[in-house]
Amino acid sequence: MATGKRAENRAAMTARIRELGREHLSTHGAAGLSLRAIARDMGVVSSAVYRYVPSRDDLLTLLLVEAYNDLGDAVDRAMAASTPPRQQVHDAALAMRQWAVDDPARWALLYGSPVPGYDAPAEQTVGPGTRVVGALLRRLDAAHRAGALRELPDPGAPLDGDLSAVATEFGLTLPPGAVHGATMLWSTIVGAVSLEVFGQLGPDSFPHREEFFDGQVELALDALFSA
Amino acid sequence: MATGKRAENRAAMTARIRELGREHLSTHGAAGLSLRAIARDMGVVSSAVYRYVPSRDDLLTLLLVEAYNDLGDAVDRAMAASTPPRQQVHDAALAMRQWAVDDPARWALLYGSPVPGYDAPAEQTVGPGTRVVGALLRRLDAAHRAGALRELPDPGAPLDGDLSAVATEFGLTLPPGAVHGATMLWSTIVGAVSLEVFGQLGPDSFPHREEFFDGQVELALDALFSA
DNA sequence: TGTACATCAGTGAACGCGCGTTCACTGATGTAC
DNA sequence: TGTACATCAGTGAACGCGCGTTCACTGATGTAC
Repeated sequence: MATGKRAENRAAMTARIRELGREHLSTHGAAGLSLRAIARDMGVVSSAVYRYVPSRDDLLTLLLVEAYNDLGDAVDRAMAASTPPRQQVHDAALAMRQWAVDDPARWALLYGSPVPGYDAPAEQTVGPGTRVVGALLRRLDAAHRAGALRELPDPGAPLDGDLSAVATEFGLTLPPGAVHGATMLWSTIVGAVSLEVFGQLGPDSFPHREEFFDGQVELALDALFSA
Repeated sequence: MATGKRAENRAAMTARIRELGREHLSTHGAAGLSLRAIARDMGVVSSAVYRYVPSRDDLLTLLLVEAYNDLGDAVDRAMAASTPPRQQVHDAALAMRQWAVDDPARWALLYGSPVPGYDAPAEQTVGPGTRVVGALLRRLDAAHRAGALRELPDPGAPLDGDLSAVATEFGLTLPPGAVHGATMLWSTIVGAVSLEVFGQLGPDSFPHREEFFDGQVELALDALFSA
């Protein structure tokens, strides 16, 4: 690990590029992320940033992974702060919403429309991208082992196989019916957050947005938990 | 209503612009919608399209309204073809998914990330934009009057007021608890569709996607309907 | 039916802006002896 | 401690492309008398 002036400078420049990248993402969206604009903001000529970042798409990938991990960290913190699984899942959902409300453009990057012309490289993206859903599934698995979940019927072929495969992939003992319920909860959370932060609620309806979101999550949780 | 060669030509050109606009939307996304590209495809010089469309953003608004109405028509058709309210809502959800799968970019335009730098004009947009959610709410209202809905508890202040206001806005007799449930269903549908068409399911999980979606909708409906 | 004038469609050039990326170069920082 | 060489950061110019929008103009279509 070098520590000369060059190494120091390099670390600072790289950090600054990420920081400005995050800002531009929030302001102009993923399609508007531009290396030239970042260079301009750094007071440096446009070609200079190529010393630190191989291309625009690589920077986007970097920021995508960073965003997934930020959200994952927020959810982990929320879960660590409460105890019964149902409460943990609930708090995780609220943490997701808060994270999205604080930075709608980054939420859009993760769960909104795909960026045209950009393919996220699976190797770097899948791991961080499944952190949150994995954390939720593991809490539901704990609840199931504790007997706190309703006995949702397995939906039958051909879906049972797909649902079991997901359980296996995440190392869970949840039966297909419970995985099924978990995906419904996941859709509800993502849908409710997206409807809010993408502006579908309009400016006037539902002034009490956190309570509104909370209520929807509770209804979905009621469908899954018996206790 | 003029019917000379000019009027004919004008109608044909306008239609072609909308058609190419729809195509470009599907191919390059809303941010990539470009009057120059459309002119190129029409074999006409770029300034010529300004005879038919005042600006790029106006065309986008046109296409946005058209998309809302297309989706609304698809949902209406689905509902007209079946009878009990629960079945109608179910079929409406499947029709939404099918419409989105057939044209992900237009779904993205309606329910995905907002287009940076573009503000949809409320006067033209709100009406068509609430058609689908309105149709769903009216079916649930019918189910409620027929006694087919569970008695979901009203969530209490301050949410009851917000929920009643929505019921009033759409001319419904649904109590707050039922509107609450309806919004949860709406979030589930929009979330499940978006997760699928925005690629969050990955290329391999859940090969039986229609059944997967159907199952989630059924679970949400089970939470609302008693019969 | 024919002529004079008004309307409209499409042209081509231009303005002013944006972008990603490459490349030869200067000058500073670091390293090996 | 000093010198010779290698590495790296940032420059400035360039290539080739995209975009929205305006404007003066030509030539065709339509209308009023």
